[in-house]
Amino acid sequence: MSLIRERGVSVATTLRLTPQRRAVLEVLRDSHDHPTATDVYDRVRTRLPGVGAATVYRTLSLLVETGAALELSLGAEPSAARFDANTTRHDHLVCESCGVAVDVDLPLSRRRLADLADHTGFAISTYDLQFRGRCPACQHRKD
Amino acid sequence: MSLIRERGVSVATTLRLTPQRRAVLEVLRDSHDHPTATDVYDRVRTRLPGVGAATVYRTLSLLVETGAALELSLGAEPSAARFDANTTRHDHLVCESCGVAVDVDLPLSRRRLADLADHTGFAISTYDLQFRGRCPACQHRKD
DNA sequence: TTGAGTGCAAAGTGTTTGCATGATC
DNA sequence: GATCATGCAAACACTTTGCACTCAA
Repeated sequence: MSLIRERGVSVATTLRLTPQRRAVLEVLRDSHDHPTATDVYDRVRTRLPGVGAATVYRTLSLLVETGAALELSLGAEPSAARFDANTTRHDHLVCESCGVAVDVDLPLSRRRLADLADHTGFAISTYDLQFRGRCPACQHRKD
Repeated sequence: MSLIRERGVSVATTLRLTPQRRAVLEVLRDSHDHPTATDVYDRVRTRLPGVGAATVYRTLSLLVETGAALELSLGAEPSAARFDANTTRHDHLVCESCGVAVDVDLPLSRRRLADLADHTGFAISTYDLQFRGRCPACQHRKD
């Protein structure tokens, strides 16, 4: 994480890779279940028991700001932000019963995006696509 | 709103259309900017000054439960739920600068949804598609 | 006269901020 | 020693809950 951040009027600041930040980064890279910030906090504490919640939250927003992680709003319960170290564009399939979210990829054609930009005047940078339904396990449970 | 709700083991309950509920419904129908619950609360208070926040929140979840409104998680600031009285399936184009959200519709083909369900085993009920970018007004601003 | 609905205030969540301490450059 | 980062606790924003009261069927 040798990143440079702008601050105020062009004062460059170096970010340090502290043990806390390393732990957050590792937890995120090892997690493929789109954890909430609280989930990440809990997991980091197993490695670094004394870590503070604020540090984890600060690190997570740092990672999002610098593009090292994505912040998702999957709309599943609990309605908290979820984080994903997989920063390549991809979509999610969310179970409305248990909240599990799996990665999928259904790219929209460049053509449709261009058309949409033309019609609306928006400069479109990306899109989020979430499918909702019931996962196989929940389907097999009695209602 | 002459709706019936199941409660516990098949006890049917009738919902009443009180002035408070009517006000929330009207505010929602008159709002095309995807207001947060707090926004709705503020607007309802201009019509019904004494209304309580809890009533507005309760009514909003009632409307969502009964299908009279949609709850959106657009991922724009503030990261609060937003509500939409337009319950027909549609997508949103969200400005990352000012947070404005406009309705668009880019239906995915039935075929792609069926394929996705086949491959994942999920029973897909719906999907949410949000485009992110900058609206024309924000593009014309410096920076 | 019963129970649905309300307003208020308190409690809950999830997250951010202020500040003194501590680590690094 | 200046800056960056941490931990703690308090503050914060948003939402839900408990409860006594009201009102309509």
